[in-house]
Amino acid sequence: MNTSRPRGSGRPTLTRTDGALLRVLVVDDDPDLAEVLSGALRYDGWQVRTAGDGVSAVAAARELLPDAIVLDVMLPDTDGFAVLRSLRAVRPDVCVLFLTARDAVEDRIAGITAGGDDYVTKPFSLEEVVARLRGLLRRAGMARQSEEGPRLTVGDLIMDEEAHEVTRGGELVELSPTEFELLRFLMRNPRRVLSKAQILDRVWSYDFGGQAHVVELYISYLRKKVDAGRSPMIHTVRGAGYVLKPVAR
Amino acid sequence: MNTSRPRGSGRPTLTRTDGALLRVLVVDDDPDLAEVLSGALRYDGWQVRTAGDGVSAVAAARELLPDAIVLDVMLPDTDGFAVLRSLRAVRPDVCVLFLTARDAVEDRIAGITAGGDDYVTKPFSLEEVVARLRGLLRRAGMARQSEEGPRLTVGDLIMDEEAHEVTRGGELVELSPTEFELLRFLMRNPRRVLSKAQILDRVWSYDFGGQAHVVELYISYLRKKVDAGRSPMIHTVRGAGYVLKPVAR
DNA sequence: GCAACCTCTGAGCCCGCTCTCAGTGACCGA
DNA sequence: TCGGTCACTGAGAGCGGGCTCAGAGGTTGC
Repeated sequence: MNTSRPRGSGRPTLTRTDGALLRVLVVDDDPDLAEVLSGALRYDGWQVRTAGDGVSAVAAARELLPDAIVLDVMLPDTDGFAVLRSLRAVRPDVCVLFLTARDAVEDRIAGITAGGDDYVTKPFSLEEVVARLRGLLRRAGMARQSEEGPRLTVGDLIMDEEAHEVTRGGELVELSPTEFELLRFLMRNPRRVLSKAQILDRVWSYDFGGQAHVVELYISYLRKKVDAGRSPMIHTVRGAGYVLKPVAR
Repeated sequence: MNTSRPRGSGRPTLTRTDGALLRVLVVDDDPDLAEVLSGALRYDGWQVRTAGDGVSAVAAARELLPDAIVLDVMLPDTDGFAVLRSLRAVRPDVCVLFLTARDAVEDRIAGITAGGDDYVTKPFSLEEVVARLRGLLRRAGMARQSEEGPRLTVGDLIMDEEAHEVTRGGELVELSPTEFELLRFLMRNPRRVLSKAQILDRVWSYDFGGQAHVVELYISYLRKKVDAGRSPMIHTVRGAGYVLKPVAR
């Protein structure tokens, strides 16, 4: 009970329709990456388990009966597709999110995703993985979310995650991909100071070697588009980070 | 004074959901620093244990099964991340607070805050370490706090630690980082006289060489912002220190 | 193959924050 | 009443965090 409770604060709860935690199996042969991924997912409210190769993945799946799988296409023993076939035998309706190199066999991926599954290309940002996974579950009708639909709302700022559309006070705000991800992360954590390191870890790819300076830059972009000529919602907390807040009444 | 007594007067209680004391493992190869840290944490209501290197850290963790770990990234035998992997094997959901040098290779910090873990850079203030650790536990839903949420309240003075927001009588009070930390320390110890030395030890970094005079200065800043034109809550006890009290009715 | 866009780096500027110094006021014991 | 200590506050120097601009390099789409 104590340790399994996902988190205290005001995040939307992520549970199965039967009330239990959603279970995900992370399959990747890079232990560092698997660790970071599972950390992010655990923090996002999932019950996580990891496997480093195809054989142990199938074994783990039999035991865990996961609702979703994050699956690296390149595995040391078999390829991800063979693993998937075995997994589907265990649990036909499982959602799968593939991890793949940028220019790897697009055609096979395309065939797979036609079935409702999804993929992200390496290097990815954790925010992207988590969002995609949530999207999969939502579309499969497996998750019961406290707020229905793919809508994020903070004050008069509204983000439609599926349509990739953001409006403030009804007016459309056009964002670049990175700006969008950054805003999504902020909107998922309203009224909470997020450090530049946190933002960097979640919004930028895990292999990004750059400095925290980029975060300042993109915050400045966002301000121009989101706060332009309006009461600001994005606030700087000197020495700590940034907060997104609805305008005080 | 007595470091073994978890806490004195009106502090919010800090216990596990099963009612036991929260357990923390402090891992640092500097015995002085480890001692100071464990003293501060014990005083804050934790059951503390220390280790000086990676091997004994893992051994201690197996025995103690800590709820949280304060972990120096630079260890004599291995680096903190390898230790973390072993520790996670013992207890996957443990909260970790990393200690790191200011500009020591930001790259190896990459990814750690993504899982909900956090870090502070040396030199840090004890108040910061304790606050971050509490934040970690709170977010992980592990701590049962007497008052729910990240709110600190003394009279009509309210501090939202997550949003870094302070209000008095509903009015927003804007504070600099140091002012914020000082006020947090006062608010954690209401109705209790705190000496300048105590304040210096808790709120300023452990390597701060300055005089107790800064405390007076910052108390004066706080008064201007918190007590401005209102009945004072910050009182001087001549020869002893300062107290924060709700205004007497 | 070109244009438009996006992402990130580097440099420079500004301003808030921190702390030192110094001067004044408050309190206390003799 | 007086001297001494303790506390408060104003002024200002120095520093560093944060913002913005300009531009290079890469990618996408036509």
